[in-house]
Amino acid sequence: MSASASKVSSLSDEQIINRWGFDYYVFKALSAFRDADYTAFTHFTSIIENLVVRPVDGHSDMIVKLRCMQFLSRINNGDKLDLTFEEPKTPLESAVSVLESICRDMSVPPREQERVKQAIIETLIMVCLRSGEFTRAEEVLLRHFSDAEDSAGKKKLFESLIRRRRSSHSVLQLSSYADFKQDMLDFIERLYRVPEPFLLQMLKRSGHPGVSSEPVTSSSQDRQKTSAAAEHHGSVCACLSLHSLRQVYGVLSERYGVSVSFTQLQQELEEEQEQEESPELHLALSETPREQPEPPYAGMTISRLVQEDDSQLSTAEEEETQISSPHRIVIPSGPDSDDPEVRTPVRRSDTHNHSSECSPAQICTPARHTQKHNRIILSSDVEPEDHATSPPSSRRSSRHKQQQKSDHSESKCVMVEDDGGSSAQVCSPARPSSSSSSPAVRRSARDTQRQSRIVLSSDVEPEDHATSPPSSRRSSRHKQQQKSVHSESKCVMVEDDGGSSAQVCSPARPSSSSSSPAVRRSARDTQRQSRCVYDCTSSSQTHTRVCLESLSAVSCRIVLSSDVEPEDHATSPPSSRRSSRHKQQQKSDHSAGESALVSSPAHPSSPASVRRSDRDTQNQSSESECVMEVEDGGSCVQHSTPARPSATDTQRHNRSVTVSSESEDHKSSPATQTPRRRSSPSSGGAHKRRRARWQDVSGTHENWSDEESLFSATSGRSSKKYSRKMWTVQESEWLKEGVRRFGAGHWEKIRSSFPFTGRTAVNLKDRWRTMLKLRLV
DNA sequence: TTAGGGTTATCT
DNA sequence: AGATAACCCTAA
Repeated sequence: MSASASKVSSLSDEQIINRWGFDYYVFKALSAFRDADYTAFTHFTSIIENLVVRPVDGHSDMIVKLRCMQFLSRINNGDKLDLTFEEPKTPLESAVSVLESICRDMSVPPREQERVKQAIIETLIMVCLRSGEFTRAEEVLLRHFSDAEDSAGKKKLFESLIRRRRSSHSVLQLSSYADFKQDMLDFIERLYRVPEPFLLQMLKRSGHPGVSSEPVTSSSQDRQKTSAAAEHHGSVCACLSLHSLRQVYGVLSERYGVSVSFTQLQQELEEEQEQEESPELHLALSETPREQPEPPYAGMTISRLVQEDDSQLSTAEEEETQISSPHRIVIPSGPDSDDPEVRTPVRRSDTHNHSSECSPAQICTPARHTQKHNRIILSSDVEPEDHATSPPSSRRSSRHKQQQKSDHSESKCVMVEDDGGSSAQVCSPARPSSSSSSPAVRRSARDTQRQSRIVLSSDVEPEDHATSPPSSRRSSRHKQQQKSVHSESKCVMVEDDGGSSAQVCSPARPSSSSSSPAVRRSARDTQRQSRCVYDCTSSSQTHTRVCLESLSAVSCRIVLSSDVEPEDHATSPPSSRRSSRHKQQQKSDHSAGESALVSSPAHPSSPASVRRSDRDTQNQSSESECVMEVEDGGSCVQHSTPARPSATDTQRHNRSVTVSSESEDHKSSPATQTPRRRSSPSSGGAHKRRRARWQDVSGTHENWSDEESLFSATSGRSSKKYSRKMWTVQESEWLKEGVRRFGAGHWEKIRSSFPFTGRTAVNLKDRWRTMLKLRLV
């Protein structure tokens, strides 16, 4: 327990809250997908992508969720052959890879696995046929198509279509890509039912109107009760062991100036209980800190306190804890609850045997930290009446679930659950270290992430795209790019092929004035590092059902960022870096444009274009600091671009950006982070990957490289001997986290503990070696 | 599986 | 051409 406790204690507020956010957005992403609102889905996955770069309290089910998101993102973009999530693969082939990972992790029945895989392959073949990619269709057919008898007929049909170069056939028309998507979603949902996120529960509890989520665990009546009590603050319950509670009490009492000892309080409570049934006891009885200004820490902080307390338990206490049944502490802080109340538990019944290892504590924490009074309720497993807005049964079941979870997960911890029964777990990830992303990293992230970010998203779904040949699309994009290159305007114009366009004035600008060194350095933009992600979307298009042909929805995202360069940076590195920077500066000096005009074609469906043709990207990239991503229907990846304009912009390509045509270029500004970011080049084929990655050399901060983003597709494929797949910031973060948890050398273990795709243990080892070399760790 | 040296692909 | 991140090969 102590181990777990310490893990828990090491969680930062950011990790916990990010976890809540993560759960929430995963939930929302799935809902959006279910509603066929793929634009929203990509937005959510984009948020998730960004979120996981930050320190997050991760535990086992986080990986499952990430896998699901990866899978669905690939499915969502599966009809865009030019997109790639993993180098040589089409999105659907990547989906198969992810499917395999999912099946490994979750023990999916072989039949189901086979069925899903077959569905994906068939769809892929149909997508290839529809777009006239017969060679690729044949390739897929030969390589992946099931030899099972029942699919023999289809195989023949496909072979025939390929042979005859037929891209239209009743079979192809009958199958709808949208249906396929929903089928895949069904598969995911059958496999893993995402529980109602903690944040949503909190909101529900707070009585917020209009909140309804599927898994409604509590009755409306209950909810009303709850809301009345919580008054918009919501409350969370978590399992706490008695000793933990004691510790929390100690902290709180100290803070509030309560002189009554815990033991004393307990006695009072017991007496009180004897006298009346109501298990609630007001701390006020003993002494209440009513008027004391409340520290801004309610909910989360409290939970953290608990965690910390846990961590501090002595062995004896731990034993005690184990023996004693868990108690529940409810700290709803509602305005109404002026005084902290403590309820003594009625003896806890069984609660959890499971929990023995974790000695779970239930804490109800107020949603808001600003609340003034906290009420502490100690209860046995039996839930106190008030608490409970939710019927006992439901609660129990939820708890049960939690227990199950805890059993499965490695978390040792503190569980937070709301009355409604759904629960959020705040656990220290099994992995001890998960919690702590390396300080350095965090720090760096922080530094680098000061940038403000604005996201506008618009999705335009041009119908023609699908039909129009890639080449044409490409050319149009090309033109646009050229435009952008030439224009020095400060606005970024995003336009989709369909003609709709959005202009973005570089926002950043607030900081433009600020003279961060980086900024200064940055080439064209002297502006500072604010980072804006701009998405132009045709607003009206939410909830659009995307059909195969209309999948072309595009979301353009422009990221304007100015990089603040960490100082270490400057100091640190390698001369080479310095020199490169120097060059960049020079370039920047030369560059006149503060902004770039980028027109990105929405071109959704045309993948090829997406792949950023080298030239396009090159030109553009050089121009602005802004990164614009255009994604088809898809997932958006965000790239933070360092302010610095890319030095050699032309040469740099963001591979990841694949999706975004011109925008990518922008991103290219690499820079500072990795000492030299190179994207791969272009030289040869348009398809080579390019990527711009910015990593802080000093290790201070890293940004995502687009291509590797979890959910977004990236660049085109390179046909070379091996494609050089640059490491994304996220992957590097996982690696760091893995090393923290398991230690260097346990590459295979680390690899299997994070959703790496296309990385071998050796790759991890090599990357670690590189990171060490670069002092990124 | 991992460690470590060699090779390749890119970028400057 | 030099530098270097990513990748490959192989011994242990």
